[in-house]
Amino acid sequence: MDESEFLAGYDPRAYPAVAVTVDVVALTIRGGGLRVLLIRRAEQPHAGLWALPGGFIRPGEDLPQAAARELAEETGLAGLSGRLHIEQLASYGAPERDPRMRVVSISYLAFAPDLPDPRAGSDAADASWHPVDKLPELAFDHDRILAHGLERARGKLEYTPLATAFAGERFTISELRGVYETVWGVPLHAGNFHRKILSVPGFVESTGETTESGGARGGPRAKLYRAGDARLLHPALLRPAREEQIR
Amino acid sequence: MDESEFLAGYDPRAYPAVAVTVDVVALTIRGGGLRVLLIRRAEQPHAGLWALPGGFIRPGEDLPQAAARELAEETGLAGLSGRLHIEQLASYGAPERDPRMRVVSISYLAFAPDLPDPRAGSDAADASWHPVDKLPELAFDHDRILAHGLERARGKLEYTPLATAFAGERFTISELRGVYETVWGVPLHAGNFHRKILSVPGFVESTGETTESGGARGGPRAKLYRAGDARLLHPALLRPAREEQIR
DNA sequence: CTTGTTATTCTCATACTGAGATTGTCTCAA
DNA sequence: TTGAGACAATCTCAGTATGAGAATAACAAG
Repeated sequence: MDESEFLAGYDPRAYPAVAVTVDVVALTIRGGGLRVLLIRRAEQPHAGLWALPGGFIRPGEDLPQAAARELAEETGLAGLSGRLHIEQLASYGAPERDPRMRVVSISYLAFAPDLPDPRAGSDAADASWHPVDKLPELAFDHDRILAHGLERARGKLEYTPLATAFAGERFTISELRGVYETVWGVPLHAGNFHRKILSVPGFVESTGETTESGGARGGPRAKLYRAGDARLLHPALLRPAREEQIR
Repeated sequence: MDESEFLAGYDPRAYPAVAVTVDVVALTIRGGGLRVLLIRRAEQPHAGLWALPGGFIRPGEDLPQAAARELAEETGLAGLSGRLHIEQLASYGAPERDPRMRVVSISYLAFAPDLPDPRAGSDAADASWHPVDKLPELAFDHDRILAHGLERARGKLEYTPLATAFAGERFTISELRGVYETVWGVPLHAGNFHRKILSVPGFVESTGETTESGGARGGPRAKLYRAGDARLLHPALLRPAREEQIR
């Protein structure tokens, strides 16, 4: 039997049915804090609970494409494609994670600068940005997925220029520091941060411009930068080490 | 309609059939080089080609469990559970990656110290360890999965004590350096490496013993160490930076 | 015994980091 | 209008980490 004969007689139904979904952990910085996009489920199961935006993949659709589609569909946030960073996070397939049937979920992690309020899409009763430190109960195992996404985001700030994806087109060093402080949840030394950012090749490049005025509460005008061409930070910008993480 | 009513009337067949597989990138060090476990496919499609060990997940089986089972089944390497490190790598779901049907594959990465030769299991015509720098043509998109696994392994040596998973129960600093040199493919400065390993808290701990004799070509007896209790290396042990990776 | 190999430890120059201080510009409120 | 406080940007200094090379000593093999 060669390959074409084999395929002609192949019966996909011989294998147990498994559904595949994508779920998206979309993060942004709003109101001075890190927030995640959640939708309130309109349908069973877990109707009424908050959940990560996501849904079943469609035939002929690649996984990242499905993640981007679900994000747009369920939140009304169209045209995200421009400044949206999206990457695969992990997959979850515990047998009982969805009461309907065996569901394997591929999670994606997305970052974006401050975005407009979402509006609930087809399967959602509501959609909004929730502070990650004050979360409601989540459907399925989405609390675990979200925790994983947060840890990934915190780690990626260390060795990639990801922080610039949370900032606008042009930004000041202080704004960039604000991104780090918000995502990591720790204050950073302004002087040392400044020195570090400018010394990492390709992290930021100067625009030659400055802000129109000083800060809201005083201070001189700040120079404006844009994201540089580095894909990895070298040397990395490490979080203050926490002993308990190491062991 | 409450949740139980909903579930009673739910029809899993309403969704398009998708199959979920796990594929395992199992790495070890053998014959002075880094090797990956491959099986030769006995069945269509791609019969006769080499592929990563893997297969369909079973009902009621969690993903890591499926990965461990496939690894054991297809290679005859039982009892790996002891000193085997296994972690999720990534998922692949491009629509045409498998000619049979829509298949989403969850890949796992496994590391082990030198293991006996595998023997081919049920679905395999052959199984063996292949040097990663001299690979045959691989089935499906397994070349991409393998490349991803290698890059992950190389990166994890930097900030985790993973290298000890490639070494035996007790090992010398030089053996550990050999692991790094083999996986990274670069020579390291013996003195600096030695200093670094001993200065990272929790990486290795002394056994108080030494090797029975000196090295095969001379040199004093080396002290023996075992893996320490650190889960992260701090500070990390970075690869010599390659400029082209950064941009 | 001699030569070559290797484990282990040092030295020294350079680079990077954390903490704190300095300088000068800007906003705000008295 | 002016003084106080905020903040951008730069600098200092000590402590720590790294890369390169060298020194010392133990051991294998001829």
